[in-house]
Amino acid sequence: MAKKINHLLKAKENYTVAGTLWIEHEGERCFGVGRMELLQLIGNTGSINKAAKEMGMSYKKAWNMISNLNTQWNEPMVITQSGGEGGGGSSLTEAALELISHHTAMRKRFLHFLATEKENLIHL
Amino acid sequence: MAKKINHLLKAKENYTVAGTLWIEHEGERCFGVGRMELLQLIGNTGSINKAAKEMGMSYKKAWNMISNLNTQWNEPMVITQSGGEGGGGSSLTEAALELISHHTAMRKRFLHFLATEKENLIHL
DNA sequence: AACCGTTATATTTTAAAAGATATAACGAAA
DNA sequence: TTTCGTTATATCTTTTAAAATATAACGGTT
Repeated sequence: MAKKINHLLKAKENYTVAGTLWIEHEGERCFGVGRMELLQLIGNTGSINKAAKEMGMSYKKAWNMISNLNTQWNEPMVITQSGGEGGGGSSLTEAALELISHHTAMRKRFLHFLATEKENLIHL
Repeated sequence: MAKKINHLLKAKENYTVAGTLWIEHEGERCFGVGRMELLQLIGNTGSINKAAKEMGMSYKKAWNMISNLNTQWNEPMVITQSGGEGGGGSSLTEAALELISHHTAMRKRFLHFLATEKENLIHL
């Protein structure tokens, strides 16, 4: 068992172990919680524009993110249509749903890892 | 077993799962790889100044980091002396060594987690 | 007392990221 | 052909973060 470092903590309720997790392709991030949330909102709203607004993000930034997504993976993640009924819109591909599913599972395992590490730190 | 998403990858050698890990106190970071490395260099060099230079970091930023460290934990991590032989210097406390040790172990477990997640992604 | 390299701190400058704004193209529907 | 809200893109402005610069205090040594 690792050594206790309990005495270093001021009030153990106030400490936590946190982190972020992402997938890289050739050294640059190609999927994390940000893209994850954006994809989900595009799926829900059917629009990059609405999704970006709901995230409090500029359309430009959102567009850049999904533009990257579509090139960093072997299959496009978002299908866009400019013009048409309602002005157009966007939808997720099957690949996007698979990626979301994978990342959700991975994130769940990560949160579990963080929780056990918090226990290690605090030693209840 | 989770579903394979292999077909989403361009060339699986180029993908990896990455992340960062840190300890928070009252919602703000109080220890991660940055502080870790800085502490180790202070231990090696005996000087905040030299440690900062070796990291390519400004002295000011380094000083802020260790200043935070000393308040966010129950015990100070760095003892500083301004003036004296050699102009002064800094050294690590026992608490700092314990924190480094704990974080090293935690990071090792995290790297293992990342490696298995990479396997999950790539499905060799 | 003068010197040294460090800690400690404030101020200014620079660089990067983010945000705001503007505009054209799109294509179904009315 | 006009309308609609969206995609797509460029440019300008603002904000934020980082870096650079400057200066004083410190306290053993010489």
